[in-house]
Amino acid sequence: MTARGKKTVRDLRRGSRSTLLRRLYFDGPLSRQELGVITGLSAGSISNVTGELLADGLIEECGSVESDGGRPRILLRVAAGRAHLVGVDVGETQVRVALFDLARTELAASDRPLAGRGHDVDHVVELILAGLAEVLERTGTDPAGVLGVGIGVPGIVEQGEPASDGLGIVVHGQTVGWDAVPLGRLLRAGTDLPLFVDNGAKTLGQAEMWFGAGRGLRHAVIALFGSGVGACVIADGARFRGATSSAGEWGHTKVHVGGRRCRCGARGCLEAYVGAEALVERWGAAPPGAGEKAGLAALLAAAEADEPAAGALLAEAAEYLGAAIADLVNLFNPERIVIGGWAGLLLGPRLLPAIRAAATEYALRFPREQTSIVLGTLGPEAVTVGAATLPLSDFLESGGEFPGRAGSPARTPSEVRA
Amino acid sequence: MTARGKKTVRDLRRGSRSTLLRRLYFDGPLSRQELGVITGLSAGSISNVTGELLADGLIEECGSVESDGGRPRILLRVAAGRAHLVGVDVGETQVRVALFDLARTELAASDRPLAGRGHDVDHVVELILAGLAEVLERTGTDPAGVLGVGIGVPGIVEQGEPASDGLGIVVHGQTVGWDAVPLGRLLRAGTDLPLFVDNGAKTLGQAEMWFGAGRGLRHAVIALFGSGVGACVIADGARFRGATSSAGEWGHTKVHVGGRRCRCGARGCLEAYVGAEALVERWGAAPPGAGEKAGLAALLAAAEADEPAAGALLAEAAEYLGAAIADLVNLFNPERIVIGGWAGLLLGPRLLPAIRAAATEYALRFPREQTSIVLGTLGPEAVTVGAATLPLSDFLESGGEFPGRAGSPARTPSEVRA
DNA sequence: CGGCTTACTTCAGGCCGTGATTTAACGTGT
DNA sequence: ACACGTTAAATCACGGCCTGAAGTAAGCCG
Repeated sequence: MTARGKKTVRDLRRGSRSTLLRRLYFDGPLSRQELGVITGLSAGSISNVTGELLADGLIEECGSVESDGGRPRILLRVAAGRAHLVGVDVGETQVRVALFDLARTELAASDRPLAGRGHDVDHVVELILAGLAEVLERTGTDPAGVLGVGIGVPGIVEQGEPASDGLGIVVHGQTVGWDAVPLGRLLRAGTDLPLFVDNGAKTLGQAEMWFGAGRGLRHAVIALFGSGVGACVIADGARFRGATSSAGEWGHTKVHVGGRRCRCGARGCLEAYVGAEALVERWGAAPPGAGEKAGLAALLAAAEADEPAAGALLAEAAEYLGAAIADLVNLFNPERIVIGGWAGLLLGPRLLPAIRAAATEYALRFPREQTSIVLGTLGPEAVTVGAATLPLSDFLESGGEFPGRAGSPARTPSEVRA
Repeated sequence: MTARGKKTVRDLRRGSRSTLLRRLYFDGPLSRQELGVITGLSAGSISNVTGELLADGLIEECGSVESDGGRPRILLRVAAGRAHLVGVDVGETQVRVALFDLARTELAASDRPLAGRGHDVDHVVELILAGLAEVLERTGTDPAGVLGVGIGVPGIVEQGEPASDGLGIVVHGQTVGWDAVPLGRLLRAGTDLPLFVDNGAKTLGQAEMWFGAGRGLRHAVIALFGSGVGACVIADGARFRGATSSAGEWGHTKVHVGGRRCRCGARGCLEAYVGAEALVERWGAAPPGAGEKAGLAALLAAAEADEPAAGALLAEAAEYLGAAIADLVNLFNPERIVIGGWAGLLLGPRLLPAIRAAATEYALRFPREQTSIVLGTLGPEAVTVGAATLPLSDFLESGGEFPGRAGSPARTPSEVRA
């Protein structure tokens, strides 16, 4: 209903560049010929645009395909080293900063423990900036070639005005005591790089979509199952954000109205039944003092050893998960549900059959038939990859435009004269 | 990831036409000047495009705004009579076919009871076609000026190939015994008009979004509460369909895993607790033989008369509805939740405060604060209006192009020569 | 070495939106 | 009455874009 009218004829070129670049990025080396067939652009345009992209150094030729009688096709691919990406994972115990090239090869990484100050905001900001400086320096990377810094954080992220250069980014992280933290503004004081912030679970989902179990799909839900429970919904190839980017809070879906008290304050939330924290607590037989992960591993081991209480608890968890997944199936009608998160990957092999059965039982037949339920293929360390995906997405969308830096408008008056 | 590259420079014009047309349609009469400011298009383009639209008869001048010293602005509006729309509601007891002009004024309508044959498919198809012929004939409407026939049906609608002229439309209507009914193909045998089919609840939601309580919003959920319970999710201004158009099946969300048996076969569905059918049945004190609507009205009257059982039942229903709405808030993060459907409108005035309170209690604080919960403003008779919205949406999207008729390609070779 | 096939490049042609300029249609002040 | 200032709309040169056709490059095969 709002839909700003497309601007000018130049946007067409931007669109073409974007299409070609995305195609080459995701579908590996392709010849100009193939690009033409796939994208529907005329051979002339392909030639034009790829010429531009080659001149910009964004793509490169890489060998050719042998022919049976005609001129061989020259293969093109994205030039991996032309630009770099930074992904940051603000985790439960540490901050991890990683530098990638365009082919998402990790060139350097820096892990910094949260020390005694926990998730104190200033401390976290310091660690991010220090890690960023470290990976750039260690690899001698020119900041001008860095497309941006993607950051996965716990909590709900409000994006603010898209044009405000990240200054409007505000984080509400109940579990770490962040209340309306202006993360964008705080980081902006320490770097000029473009900033992208999203919920860590959502960035993990993004990674799973681009490079994992959701590859190539247009409609999927990544169900993330850890201490808490979350989901990342992909609709028509893009993250479903809702009005204020908080869509996908699946963990607080009700499975028993008026039931178990959840840490969010409400009763009967899914998370209160199947979150790793809740499971370990309900089992009650975990080795004391051990962390959540050790506790859950112990629970699993007990179940594998045919201990009745553990087995029953996991069976119940599978039923709840299956029922809650059925809700996702009914509401979002995805092509696939991917179960990820550390707890999901740990318990998945044992629980998956029961989860599938419960989902079939609780979901409507038609949408259930359209959906497969699978385990994720990426571990929690993929949060950084997913975070790096955020600036990458922008880059591909814009047709390979290098972002302007903070404070400098896209085009200064002097540039016009030059 | 797929994203066919934009085609040609002509698509720009199509986009401009669409923007202007949509703006004029929704925001009433506007001057060229205002259009320029709103859409960002240059005055030159506005002049050009509106000139084209005027020549096509799609818009017309309608008076002018007085000035204080300059040339007065001429107001433009969509020409209501230039094209017509047909909306069809395949209801529980009858088939209603209505003819509208572009300003959605109802020019004629035809109600035909389902008679003894119930929802027998061939019978329904006959009624639709007969009604269609009747309203066209009675008003002397030229079929060439009819943009299409939008049909709201019970059940899940699979859209099939978008380019296949509706032939791929298949309906799965469990409650009326339709199993994979090729409705598009059946209707195509009786009319050449473009066909659009969607779930009736969804078309009602569409109407509420365009002309009712959701007007102007980009993210909303229309919760429809009748014999069953459904929802129509609007994301970024468009219906959220999911992979196979069945998204939004809210009625079978679990509120008590393993709880009450639902007519869908599963246990613990929302619909089994708050659907009108379930409420009347659970109450047990409705006048026997009366319909569902009378039963629910009696239940409400009893509650208003302070009968404890009725009051408690409704209070419980409000809590369940609130909790289930909290799920919608958490998962979709909408700007507004609109409660509609005949049962929703009937009980709404009494239950709304309790529903709001329960939603606040069960939803996460942040997304809940972004959402208002209101009653719908359109009755069930708006299904036809919503259905007529389907071809209208296409029309506006295309920039006011009259759809080609079935079988005739958009442009014949002879046209090229002419 | 000439002929054939296939991939890529070049270029004229038709459109498009912008932005400056021109024309149209008003009030106002003298 | 009439010139003047003001604002809205129309016109037009310009730079750009994609298409489709014609031309060129680069391999096979006989």
